[in-house]
Amino acid sequence: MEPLYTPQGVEERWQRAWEAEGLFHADASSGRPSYVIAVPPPNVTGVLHMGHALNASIQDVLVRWHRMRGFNALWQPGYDHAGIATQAVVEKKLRAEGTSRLEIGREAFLDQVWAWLREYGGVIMGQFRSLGCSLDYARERFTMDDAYVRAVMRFFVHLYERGWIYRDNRIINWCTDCRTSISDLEVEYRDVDDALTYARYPLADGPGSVTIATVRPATILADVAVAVHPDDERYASVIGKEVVVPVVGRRVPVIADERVERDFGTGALKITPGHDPVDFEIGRDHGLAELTVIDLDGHMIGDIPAELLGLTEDEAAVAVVEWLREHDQLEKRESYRHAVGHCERSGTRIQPLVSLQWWCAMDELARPAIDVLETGRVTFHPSVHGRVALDWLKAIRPWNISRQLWWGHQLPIWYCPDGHVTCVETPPDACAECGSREIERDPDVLDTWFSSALWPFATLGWPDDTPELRAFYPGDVNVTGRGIIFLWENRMIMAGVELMGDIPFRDVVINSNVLDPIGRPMSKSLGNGVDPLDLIAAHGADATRYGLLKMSSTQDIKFTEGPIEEGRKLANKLWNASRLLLMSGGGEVAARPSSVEERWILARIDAARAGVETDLAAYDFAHAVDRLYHLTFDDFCDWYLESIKPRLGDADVKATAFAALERLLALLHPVLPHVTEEIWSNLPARETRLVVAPWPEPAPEYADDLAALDRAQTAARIYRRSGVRIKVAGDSLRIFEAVVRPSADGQGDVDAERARVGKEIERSERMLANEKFVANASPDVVEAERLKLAEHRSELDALGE
RNA sequence: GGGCGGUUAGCUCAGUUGGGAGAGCACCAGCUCGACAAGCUGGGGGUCACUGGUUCGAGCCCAGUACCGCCCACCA
Repeated sequence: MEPLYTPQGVEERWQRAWEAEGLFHADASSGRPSYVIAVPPPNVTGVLHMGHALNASIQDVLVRWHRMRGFNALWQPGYDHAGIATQAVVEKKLRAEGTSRLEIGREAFLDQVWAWLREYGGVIMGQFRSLGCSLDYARERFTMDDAYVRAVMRFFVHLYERGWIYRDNRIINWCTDCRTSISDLEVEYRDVDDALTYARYPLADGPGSVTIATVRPATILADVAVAVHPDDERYASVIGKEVVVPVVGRRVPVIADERVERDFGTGALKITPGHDPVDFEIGRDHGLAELTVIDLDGHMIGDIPAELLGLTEDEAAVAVVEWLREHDQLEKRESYRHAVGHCERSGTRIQPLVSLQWWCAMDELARPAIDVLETGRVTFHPSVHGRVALDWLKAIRPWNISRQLWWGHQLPIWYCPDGHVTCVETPPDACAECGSREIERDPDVLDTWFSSALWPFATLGWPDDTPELRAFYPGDVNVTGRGIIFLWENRMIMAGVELMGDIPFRDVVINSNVLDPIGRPMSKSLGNGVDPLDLIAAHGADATRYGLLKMSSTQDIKFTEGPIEEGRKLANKLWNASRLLLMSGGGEVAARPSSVEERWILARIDAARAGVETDLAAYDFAHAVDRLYHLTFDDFCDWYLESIKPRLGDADVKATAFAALERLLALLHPVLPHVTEEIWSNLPARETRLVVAPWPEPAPEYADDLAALDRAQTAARIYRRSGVRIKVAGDSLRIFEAVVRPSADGQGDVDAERARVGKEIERSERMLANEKFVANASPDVVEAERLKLAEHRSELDALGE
């Protein structure tokens, strides 16, 4: 054993051994109680980033801990096909090759995607291995596996048959860059500086006009009404009359609707159901037409002046404003900053369009999920996220589930020439209604999150009744970032309760976002990302795990390398403490404490065990690892090992030391799996692996009188600070001399020490002399103060009068 | 517009029901003794964002202010 612990090599060796020996494998027929976590499936095209590393470290600690506690622990691995992201990657490659998906066609394109994935996809599982993750790698699943596709089809048909999935022309979020609709959750709002254009719409009959304000003048061409608030006296006289839409000259009604804000702009709102979500709602309620003047590419179309056809929206806006100016209908333009929806993936400004899409009504699915959260059957940690999840469920809206993409789960919907719809799991021969064989499948695919909702049970074989499903559902915990609570957590709960009749997990742990050292999100474009693989190469996987857990919090975390270096130091310290014991030869491993410091360390380890259990049960990883750090450094190394050094030749003392080390290694293993396994393998008479060794049982028998060590510690503190030796005897003296190794000479500064203790006594006396304190403070607080005073007085006594 | 979180040492952060301000890193000094390319020990360093309030006592509770951040949202 070298003095410096070098994780490189050691870690890979154990990663290979654990997996080769099948120690991560959960057997569906074991009969033991299960503990199940399904990994948030990373994008099949993705590579490990700090968020994954933190997320995985948390899950691995939980899984390893439960495995040691005797649970049949399954950490389910796998990948998500990530529809838009993956399709975009392959399309980019095609462009570079001078072709496009439209040119090569759907079938060839999908072949290309699969080929691309075979070559470049699916690298994260290897990176998880490098972090020491104990996933059951043999059970890897992919959302595009045949079996998983079958599950998705079953889910769709199930919802269709319940009448919750329907097709409708509604306003959607169209991304002109991704060329697909996206769900409301994939729209992010950004502040944009726009111009607010005030345009006069003349009354159709007689003099007068109504002025509206708009940020999108081009959509004037699709106006079908002007709306005002029913109680707005300024406009009372024009309600029911008609105005003339500029440029196109269409006569449209002035309607009254309470959704119009009197205080904004002029208080009159142009209504464009074809290109605005609010207007769409108002239009539906008033039975208005839904005109479209902007196509899927963002170009002007429809029943508009010929010179505008084919222009971009911005070009058309310029032309419309110019027309208004020429006709003296432009009242003013002013700058205006407001929030505008953008595609989360491409950053493109969302184009609201009316489009024929597939939708899923969510009310019936949400109802039981709301109950699950309200009754606490599923609990979020920290709990604030549960309240937010609940609020979202209570205000849930229909979900646009169809995407105009090729990569994904194609809808199990077939149309016949008569317009009948057939919805079945496997491709039919004929229309279910009229028997026509000229059926065509809907070209759209499903939102990626539609399949993700099934992850906790589709990975276990659902819809088949498999041994895995019976052994491992429901699962226990799900760990993820707060960004996908609505996209994923809520939908897994809804799908689990609907299809399985039970919740997919009891606890949802929301881990921090990892930011750069000055608090910005890590991103490729900023170039401020830290690569976890670099950290692993530099400090080891154990240190990286430790550091991430130490940083973890209920807040976002600003990444610093310090905690990872702390982890490296801990691994090195443990390594060297073990060297001290191992260098003096083998022997027995048996707890036979015969002295106070031996009972003390066993009691301290047991207290730490209890503390770590409490911390981990509360998903408080930072405190758990902090506790382990101080147990190792302060208690085990600085006090215990130092105190037994003079007696290391004693076989019982060493056997006890090995027993204590063994327990310490077990406690540390979930956090530092490699170094602990390595040391464990060097302990005398090893037959098993630490990864599957039992978690230490409570050891209350050692928590006896430990006062001798307390006295030795007090004596050491005083001696180290002032050079003064206070009177101690027996065990306390022996421990004091072993740990402190005082020099024989020197009397130290007794006066200074006495003055210091004197101040403490004065403070206690003053507090206890305060009648209000004694009268109002709780009795135990007063009693504690009296004890402190007594201790200080005896300390003063030990210093000699 | 609504909601949530944060502000504590030079840095990154802990501070459980109110009862002497803590850790790691960084800095300074001493030690080196049977493991520790280091380790151990000691030390300096804080107006706990600000203002009021409650209390014998407030980093913690209450009211408000400022700044930072996040989520949600149909004022065009």
